[in-house]
Amino acid sequence: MATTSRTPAPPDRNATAEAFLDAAERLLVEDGYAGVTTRRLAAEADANQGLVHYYFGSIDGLLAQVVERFTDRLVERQREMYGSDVPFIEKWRTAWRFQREDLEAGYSKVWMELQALSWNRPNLKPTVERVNAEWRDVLRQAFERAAKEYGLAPEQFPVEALVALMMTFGQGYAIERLEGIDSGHAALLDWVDGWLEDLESRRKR
Amino acid sequence: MATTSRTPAPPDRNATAEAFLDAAERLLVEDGYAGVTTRRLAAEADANQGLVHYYFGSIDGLLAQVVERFTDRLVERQREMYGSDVPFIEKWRTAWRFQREDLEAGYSKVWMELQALSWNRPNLKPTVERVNAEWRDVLRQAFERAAKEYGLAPEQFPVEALVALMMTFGQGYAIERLEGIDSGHAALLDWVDGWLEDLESRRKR
DNA sequence: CCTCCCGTTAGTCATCTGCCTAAGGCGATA
DNA sequence: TATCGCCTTAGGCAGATGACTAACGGGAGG
Repeated sequence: MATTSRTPAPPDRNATAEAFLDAAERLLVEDGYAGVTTRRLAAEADANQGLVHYYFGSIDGLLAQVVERFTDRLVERQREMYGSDVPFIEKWRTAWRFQREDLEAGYSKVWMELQALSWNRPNLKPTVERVNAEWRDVLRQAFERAAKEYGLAPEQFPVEALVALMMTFGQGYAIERLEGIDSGHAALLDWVDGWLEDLESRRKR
Repeated sequence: MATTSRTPAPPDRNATAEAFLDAAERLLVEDGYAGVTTRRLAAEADANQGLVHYYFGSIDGLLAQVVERFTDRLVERQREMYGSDVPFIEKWRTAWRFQREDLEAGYSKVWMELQALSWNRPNLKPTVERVNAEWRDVLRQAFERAAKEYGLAPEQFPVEALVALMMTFGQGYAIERLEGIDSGHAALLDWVDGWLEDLESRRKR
């Protein structure tokens, strides 16, 4: 009972606890959330399985912290990138460089697994919703700034709709790539890039 | 329930096997793929758990058949709908009616769970890829037809890119809705609908 | 009528699962 | 040196899981 009261704050800089969270991410990449068990976690983190209970109370508690840590990092990077003071086209390209890097590094897999997990764990849903809202907000601000930058009227550039399009497209893109599918992706991104380039050159004139 | 087919028809050797596949889909909706176990399947199908081995060899074998049956139905409906001889705008609206119905009926959940499963089951990947390719093909044909219908040049209507956009957007939309998110969806769909309506009225003139 | 055989049943098996705990160690402090 | 409290360990528990099988029953065909 007393040993389980570890839930609130993240164990400050505890190397072992961090090792468990890292191990969980690795297992998510390699085997999906169904492969995250106490014993496999312990093996992967090179620690004792009893520590899952000691640090996180339960597997679910551990996964909840994985979600928190992962999404915090994700949103922070996103916010910093889109908030920077460079032309929109540059942000756009950086965003897609991130996407590709994340796919290669397995981060996209982690994030998709965590989302899939949240479909069946109501306690994780609020965090996923929060991340979506924050991400959307960052995007909305960037798009509004871009609209000004390029002098686009709301009619030809309905920000709310385009943010929704961008959000859903990003998710769908990650899924398809995870499934080994990339048909048309290059064509689509090139098309958008050309469109942005056009706007950018017009802006400079 | 044990006395299922009271009909004078033959025992229909598939009835029990079908019941297992149905049960699996229900479990996917309610608890995700991690909740599909032999015992829960048996309870849900009101049958004996030994039959999983008898009919499908293993849980994986059963899930593989769930994927096959489900995707066959999905693609068949999609093909029929987009192949019909009505204005594109009507197909578009029907497609989104399907989306909403599927979300409500849980079919979207089933499909997303099966995809999430495929991320970690290499044997299921080919089927998912095949479905994606077939779906994309249906869409491509419909879009090409729409381009002719509305007299759009390839430059302002790059089919390959738009098919990719449509595919990924569809996936992302389903995910967000599954996670209880729908910000901007209506605005986006209304925007597209207005655009199509414009094209449609111009076509009639 | 009898026989055969498919579908079904109950039950077993080894293994794995999450959760929990008593006991030990180890470093910092007094 | 002795004490204290945080980490860590090995181990155990009850329950669940996937795979499998011997045995049965009832309908179809002889």
